[in-house]
Amino acid sequence: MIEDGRVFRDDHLPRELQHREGAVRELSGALEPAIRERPADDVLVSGPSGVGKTVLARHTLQRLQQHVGVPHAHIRCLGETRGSIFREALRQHPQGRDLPRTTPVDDVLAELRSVLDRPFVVILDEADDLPRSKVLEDACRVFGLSMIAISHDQEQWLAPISDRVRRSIATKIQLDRFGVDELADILERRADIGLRSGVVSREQLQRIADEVAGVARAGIQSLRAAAELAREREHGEIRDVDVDDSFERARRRIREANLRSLPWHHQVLYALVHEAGTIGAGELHDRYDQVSEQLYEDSPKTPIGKRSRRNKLSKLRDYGLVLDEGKRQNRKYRVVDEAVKPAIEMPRRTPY
DNA sequence: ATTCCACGGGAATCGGTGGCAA
DNA sequence: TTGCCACCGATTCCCGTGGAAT
Repeated sequence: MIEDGRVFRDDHLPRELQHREGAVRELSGALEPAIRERPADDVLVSGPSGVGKTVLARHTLQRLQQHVGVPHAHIRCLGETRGSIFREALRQHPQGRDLPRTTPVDDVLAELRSVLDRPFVVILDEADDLPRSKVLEDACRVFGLSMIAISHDQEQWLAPISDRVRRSIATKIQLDRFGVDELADILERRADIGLRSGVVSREQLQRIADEVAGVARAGIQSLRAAAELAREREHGEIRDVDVDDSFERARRRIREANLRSLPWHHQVLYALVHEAGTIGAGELHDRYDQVSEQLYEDSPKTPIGKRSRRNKLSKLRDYGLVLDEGKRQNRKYRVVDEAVKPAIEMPRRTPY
């Protein structure tokens, strides 16, 4: 059924970006100085999750690369700090190297300056909660370094940034969800390459595109899930029932990957919320205190305080794993999908 | 009206580690 | 090698805010 699984991977780069021609042109224009050894413009790419912001940046850089090599780095900023971002940029630079995390940030910037003999483009992916005013100001101090920042909300992202730095972001590109026909075109292309021919109909692709509301990542994962389900069920081709069941599997897979990427404390809190079903903040803290001693005893980590737990919980929310409803004392936490199992096992509740 | 308390921003503090001088 | 310092990043501490409970 699946002949080439690569086209369903999140990091797959299609040779041509369908229905994004305008955005590719605009971004190319902003980066174009780099092929003439001039610093490129800074760019902000915004839009909802899964509509191809990262793919746009990588694809455009790759196209530019065909003319003349433009060194670039790709950094996922979620949870990163000012220092870690510039160290990572340096690490990914062709002449760069690893610096220890105790290196003063100013030294990292100095090293970047000394290494950059030509333009260097850094994709700041998932840059929503980046310490952005600092990072951008630092970046402005490195001649030849330019940024493609990727965020969900353009206005919100720009809000805390000083006018001076804001002016350096000359290009702002807004991507929106694809139309149903547009996304169906994209899925059709993936099916042509990735699936045995004729196993999925245009109507089914439209159905997927519609169900995921034009979010390409979700559509592509659903198509893949539908193909897997068809194979498991020994259907010769994808049937409508496989499509029906594909969405849940695709969503769950994205969430499971998110959960796995988080560190230990987050796993503990997720497990607690998962165990409870729905739980108020006070009760959650009590339960944490109950289980923490046992849970952390053969871990090098120590239990964290309430304030840190709140930070972890809001990260779980950002990752689409936990919902918080209600305000203040009325707040209730619950997991988005019960079927996404926690990675760690809870000690049994102590009997009363 | 008053008290309670979770939230979340920001400052202070702590622990770990590389670099350096002795 | 050892001891100290500078620094980062993680966590805690502090506190203003505002909705809920009394």
